[in-house]
Amino acid sequence: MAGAAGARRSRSTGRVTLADVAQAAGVSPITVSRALRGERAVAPELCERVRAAAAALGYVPDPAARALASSRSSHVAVLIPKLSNTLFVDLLDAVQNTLVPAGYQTLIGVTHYSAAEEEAALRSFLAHRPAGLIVTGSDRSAAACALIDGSGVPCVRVMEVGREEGGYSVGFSQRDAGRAITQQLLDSGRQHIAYVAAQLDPRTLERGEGYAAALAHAGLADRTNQVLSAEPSSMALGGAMLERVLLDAPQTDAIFFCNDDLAQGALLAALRLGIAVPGRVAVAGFNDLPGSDQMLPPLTTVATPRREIGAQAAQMLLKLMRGQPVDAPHLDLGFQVVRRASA
Amino acid sequence: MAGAAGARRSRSTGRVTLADVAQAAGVSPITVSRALRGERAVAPELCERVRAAAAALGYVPDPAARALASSRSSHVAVLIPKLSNTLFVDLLDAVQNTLVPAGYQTLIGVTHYSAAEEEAALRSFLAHRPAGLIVTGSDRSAAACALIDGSGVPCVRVMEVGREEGGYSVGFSQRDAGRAITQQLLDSGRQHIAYVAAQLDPRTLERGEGYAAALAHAGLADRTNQVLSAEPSSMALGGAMLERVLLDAPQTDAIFFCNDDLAQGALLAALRLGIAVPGRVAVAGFNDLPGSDQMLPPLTTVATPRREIGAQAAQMLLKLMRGQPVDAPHLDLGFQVVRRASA
DNA sequence: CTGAAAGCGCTTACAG
DNA sequence: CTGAAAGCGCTTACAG
Repeated sequence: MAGAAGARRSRSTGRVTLADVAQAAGVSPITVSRALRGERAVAPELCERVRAAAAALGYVPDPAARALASSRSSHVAVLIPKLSNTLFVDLLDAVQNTLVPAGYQTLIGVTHYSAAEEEAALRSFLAHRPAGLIVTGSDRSAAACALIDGSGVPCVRVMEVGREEGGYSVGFSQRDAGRAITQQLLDSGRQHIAYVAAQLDPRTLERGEGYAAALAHAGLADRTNQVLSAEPSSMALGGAMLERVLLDAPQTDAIFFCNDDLAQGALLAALRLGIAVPGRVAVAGFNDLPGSDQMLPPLTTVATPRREIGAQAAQMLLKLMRGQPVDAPHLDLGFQVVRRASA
Repeated sequence: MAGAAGARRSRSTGRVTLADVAQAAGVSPITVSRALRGERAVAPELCERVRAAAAALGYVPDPAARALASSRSSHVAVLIPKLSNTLFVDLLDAVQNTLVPAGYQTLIGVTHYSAAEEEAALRSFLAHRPAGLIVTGSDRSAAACALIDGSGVPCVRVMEVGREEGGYSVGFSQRDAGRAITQQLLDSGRQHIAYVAAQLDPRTLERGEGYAAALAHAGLADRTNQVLSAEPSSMALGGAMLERVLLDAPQTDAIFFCNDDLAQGALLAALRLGIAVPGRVAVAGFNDLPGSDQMLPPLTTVATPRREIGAQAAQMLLKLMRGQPVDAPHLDLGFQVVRRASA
């Protein structure tokens, strides 16, 4: 006797449901579901009626209900090592730009370069039944790999090209890139080239291998000088490492830094200390980050296609999630040596 | 006759469910649900048994089922203008760091400083029934506000303190900060101070108001010189704007840039052009971004508490989502003028 | 090409 | 403090 009808036991959320659209269009809910998803053939005329009704009512499918019924959400989990590196933020941005218009939502997991954190993130994300997965690099614990494989969730690895590991990957050869920039230094007449790296992830190490290979190829294997620091990368650290290298190995006439932030810091430190670049020492970086072209002198570096990697990986994942064939499971997007005045 | 039992009509996903835990613990599913969520009183002994069973079975609650049943997901949508600004990435990182351990997932929406994009993002996110919302700034379309209010989803605004707008906010006074750094310039004896800004969002404009107020207070209202560009902020633009200002208004002896990237670019351009800083012109920035302390000379700027803003906003949202009282709905976290050698 | 039934895995709203 | 029933809003698996 409380008033209008339907006021008992109602858990209704007030939202427009599939059933509402079905009623308005004069068809069954399943038909609405199929028409709206474009799944299976629905008579064109019905299709039209359903779309019109959905639009008129302002129907928005409930992702939770859809996920529960289909046991697959509209989420794509993206695992990156850090948010403080422009590289990964650019990658993420590009991924989002192609996934969001396709109706997917991105879930970000930051792993801090830790295998344990990656595993934990994977475990938690997989519980959300993501439709897809994008992970950084090819190096991960066996447990993490098992988690991914066992889940059956399509996964694309980014930044490196991992043909050997199977699966799907989009990136470029870190080794070749390291080799190319070192070769550039050699070509400009440098003989005592050091490789300075921080935040020793596998990609950093691979660039070091490329560096060593270039020296070996030039018959300078005995002059290899890799200065590695496990500290996080920063401009301040770059400056400090420049000083250290020139102190420990004064004959050094060129330094290849594993990342532009280190190189930018080194350039600024050189300016402060009155060390001529490239006169006394040539400086090269990696990634072509914002600001590298503004340095004094402008920084010679390797431009990496992180945005395109993100876009292509997302595109590949889209195909996998839709069950469409992927013609090339491993995409090598290359890199570009950008010669500026610092080397 | 196909073999083992239970092979018909099964849509089972193989995952461990609440029912499995209930059976193992010898209680009803609702009791498990309550014990695990800590909702309502459950006998301590039962609670323990349930926890043990859940752990033994490796039970992970299904977020989709939970969202559908409770009409509230474990997602928090965060709307920021851009991913290319370190400021917002730091904010995001801090938000994630406090929300993820609390069991929430962050959904990122990038609005590109566009009211229309913000509205669209809001519409799409709200369909996901987020548990909470974090949005940047207090300026948004009436439609966007209506969307937020109408949804009933708890929302915290960040970066500015918006007591007037009601609701909840965490940030600092952009106006006061602009005023403080300008005062710093005045105190060091500068008389012809320009304010140079790009990417004219409301906060940038507020800083400009603070700048104007400081000049007015010093009796220099007639020397106000605001040079505004709607272009996106960048180091290169900062260099170009420095040149333009010194050309158009040669008497200028100090420039307050609305963001450190512009200021850093200006500093580098000054070095390139042989313009003495602070001798010929003092330079100040805003935000204290990475690299500002490495510049030549190091950049005087305003350190903004973006990480703490993110953390506190997340904390506040956590309370709102749990229905707990929030003692201070508007948190002013302040800022700090960092005096270095450029001004 | 269309539909009636059942179910996805939880929580709400009532009882006791 | 505990539970049996119903329901959240979709899609799957069968039929026709």
